[in-house]
Amino acid sequence: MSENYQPHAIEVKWQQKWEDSRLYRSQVDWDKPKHYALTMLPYPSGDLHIGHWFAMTPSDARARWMRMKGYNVLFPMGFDAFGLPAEQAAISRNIHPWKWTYANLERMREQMRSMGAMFDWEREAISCTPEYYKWSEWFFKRFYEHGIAYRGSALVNWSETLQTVLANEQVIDGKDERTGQPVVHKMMEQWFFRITKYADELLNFEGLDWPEPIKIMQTNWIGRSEGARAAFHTAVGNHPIEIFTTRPDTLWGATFMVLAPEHALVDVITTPEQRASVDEYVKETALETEIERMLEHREKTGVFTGAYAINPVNDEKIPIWIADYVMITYGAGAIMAVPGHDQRDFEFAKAHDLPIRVVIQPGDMTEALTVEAMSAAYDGPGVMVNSDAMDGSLSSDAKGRKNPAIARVIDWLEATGKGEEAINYRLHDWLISRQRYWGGPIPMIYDGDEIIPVPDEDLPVLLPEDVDFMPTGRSPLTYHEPFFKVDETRRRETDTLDTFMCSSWYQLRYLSPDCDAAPFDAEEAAYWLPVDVYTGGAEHAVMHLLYTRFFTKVLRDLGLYDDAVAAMRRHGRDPEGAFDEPMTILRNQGQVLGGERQGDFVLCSGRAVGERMLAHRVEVVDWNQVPPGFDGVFGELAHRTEDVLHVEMAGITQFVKVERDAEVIIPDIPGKNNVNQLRHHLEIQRMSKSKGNVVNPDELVEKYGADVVRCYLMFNFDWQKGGPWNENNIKGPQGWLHDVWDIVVAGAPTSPGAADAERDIERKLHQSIAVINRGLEDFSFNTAIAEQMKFKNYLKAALREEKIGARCWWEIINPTLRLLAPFAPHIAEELWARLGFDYSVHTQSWPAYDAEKAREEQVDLVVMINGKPRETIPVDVDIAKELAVTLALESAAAKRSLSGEAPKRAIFIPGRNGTDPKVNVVV
RNA sequence: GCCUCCGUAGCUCAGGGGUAGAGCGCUCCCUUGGUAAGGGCGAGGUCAUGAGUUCAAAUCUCAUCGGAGGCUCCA
Repeated sequence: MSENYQPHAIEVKWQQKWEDSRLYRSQVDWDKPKHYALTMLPYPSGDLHIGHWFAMTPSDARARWMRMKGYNVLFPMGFDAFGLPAEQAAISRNIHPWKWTYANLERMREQMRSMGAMFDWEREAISCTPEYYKWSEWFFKRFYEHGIAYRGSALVNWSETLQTVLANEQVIDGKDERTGQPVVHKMMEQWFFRITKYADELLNFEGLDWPEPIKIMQTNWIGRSEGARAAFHTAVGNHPIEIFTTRPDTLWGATFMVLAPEHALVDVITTPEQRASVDEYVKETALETEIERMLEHREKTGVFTGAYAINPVNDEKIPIWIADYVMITYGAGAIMAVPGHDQRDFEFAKAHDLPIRVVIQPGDMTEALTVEAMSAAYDGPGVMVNSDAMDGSLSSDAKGRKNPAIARVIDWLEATGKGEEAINYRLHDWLISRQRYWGGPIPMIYDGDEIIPVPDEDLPVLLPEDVDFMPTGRSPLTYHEPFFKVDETRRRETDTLDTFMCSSWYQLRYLSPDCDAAPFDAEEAAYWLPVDVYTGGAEHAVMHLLYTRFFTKVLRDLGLYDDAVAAMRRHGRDPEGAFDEPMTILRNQGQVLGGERQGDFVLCSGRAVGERMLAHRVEVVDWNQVPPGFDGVFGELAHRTEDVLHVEMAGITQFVKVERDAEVIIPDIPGKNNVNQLRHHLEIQRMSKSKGNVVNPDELVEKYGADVVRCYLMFNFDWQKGGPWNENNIKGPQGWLHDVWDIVVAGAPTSPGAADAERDIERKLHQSIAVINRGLEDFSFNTAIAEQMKFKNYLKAALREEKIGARCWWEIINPTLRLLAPFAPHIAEELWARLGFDYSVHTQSWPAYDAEKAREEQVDLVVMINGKPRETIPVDVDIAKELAVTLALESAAAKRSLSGEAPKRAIFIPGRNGTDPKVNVVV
């Protein structure tokens, strides 16, 4: 017998050989079609985890498949290496961010090599290197010159924990998305990117093959709404209050106004009598977190300012209130309240006894809407009433100008100068400055009030290395005088760039990571762009994925792709649309979750103290092995908090407090045990160190080999969904690869083979090729591998029955290894070499699907009686309708049910793509 | 509350108007000189529930129940 499959021996060998022979070097070749496959670059946090493997290895398999199909494939990798964790490591462990980052990065790069992926490491880009961030700075300057980057004052999110401002996209439910700590609103002067200028274009996903949820999330985030803007003047003094409304047709129903408590005019317009209560309310809301404020079904609180506004459409004097249900961050931070037709305003009016007026009368109701009878605001269609000249206008369900009443009112507002059509976005400009050290410097200098960009020839502004990390929480740059002090009057910007800016263009840097004349080489860009397939997590939907689209569009409008466009033309390719979007196809992988784990079955002895037991002895035993007469607490350890055990038996939880010096016996763990070593029940949930359900890929590779781990990850999950880890299932892919190994190293059989079996295995091979192709195309890696297993099973059975001859064996094994190559690159390469084929299997062509060879010849004609299958008759694959019906009617089943009568109908269903032909006899 | 996706074998998932499928797991048998293994045989499903359309529904339609994700005082 031949030797066994020993993954480690071959994997390291081939990884070295691939590297030495530069097998994965990708270079521009205008004679070949290109394919730019990209997976989101990792942050160098320390160790590669199973999620990285899950994200990267299936993408690698697909990239390899594309390469074998004849594409010139670019599949680069790099690191998103700026960010707070490095700085926190510096503060807490006194390691410089450079050192911490580089150590992690080198470690992760080594771990990534063990994947056997086809990354072209010669194109690696690392965002924290001066060679990289020079161009992040350079882009910032170009943006500044064209008014895309600007310094402005705005209410921003300040994180006390992180001591920096954050972009809106990084704040979820009022909390920082990374640490989950609350943020506060602060008025600050910061650097912004004018992403709102691109809001409408970003809403257009034409030509993008992206997951629907991502498009929806971006659309929601941008939050476009059409309506009108109008100014309400105060009755006393001249303080116009800007409002935005999507319902200008209800302007005549405005019976009061509401300002957000943070609104700048609150202080100005409040009357002395109301001053105390207004101040009190403003103070209260300032203390509320965003979360509290956004709770549903909250009581509508608010206070009167004492001031009045004049409704511009009917000169009515209406009171101005402040209330926390109006958000300073949305629209103008002030609203006209129309309680008759807006539920929130209705609730507020009811709570504070404010007048309600009907200005839209539902047309189809027999009884007219009256304020007295209303129990809720009416927001349906109808006819405008109580609205002077606009009365009678039809207000439909439609939004914006599509609604005739709204269109008419907008026209009237514009004609009379009382207001204008307006579009409001939820999206705000992108706040890109951070009060942190470990980020790309912003290349700006302040001279008094004047802002002076650093000249291009002085880029990059280097991050100083000799900085002190003081526990003040402040960026070391703010007290590093050599850095910020340019001269006596000029001071350098000490804020740094949001790391999302660096990752907004990394797909361009891969094109030419060593280029020092430009951020990217035009010729390379012309050939490779855009990214054809982008894979990564869905959590970046409104951050990275929105930012990078914005970035691409800005670069295009600034003419930064002009050279690339010219190069495309030179090479006879159409540049139309090539630089509008960064990534054509986007797919999100799901998440590998921690598997479910049974808790230890424990026997606790001790004495009862009130409701719970105070235990002096806890023993772990085999499941349900309770000694007769045991009178303590026993059951599964469901949960543990410190030394309190939650022991569950038959759905009842009992609490056991374990004494400090109690005896803990865990048979599987030798030596003296303690309460912390008890294993509690684990639900299926995200992997995290604190939950103790993390899977270490290095250990898996050590145990099973990289190929098995790759295949397990592709096979055991629906890639786009993810799911719970179950190491037991790794035996499937392991057995498969072992079998393939055995089949190949056993060599060609000596038996002569049987023609029909050989024809059959050839047919099965081609049927499998079709399924595998579809699986890879659709990112259904699991079905592609299941199909390969299935084919292996057929082949194995045929070989065992000695029905395959030597010639057929060679004809089958060769494509089998090529089909295997993208999934398990090492074993495929090893077996390929052992059979004496030319290096490398990865540069071979992908087996072509031959429909003729895949075609079945004999099939079963299914005879159905009233839709129920009753009998099968073997027939030719392309049996004609007449013959099929005749055969069916002559079948025993048909004769039995017809018993001499004529059938009502006989319906012939020809077999197509693999299904058998059928005849349904209706009796 | 709204939007999107999803309920198929014990598990993970394919399929999808026309005979209910794969891998793993499981039962039983064989092997014990491939051995933290190998081989063989087999069992397992009212395709979430209810109604409708159809000669025929797991598949299409509607409703209900259950799950996952996203949005949510958006003026």
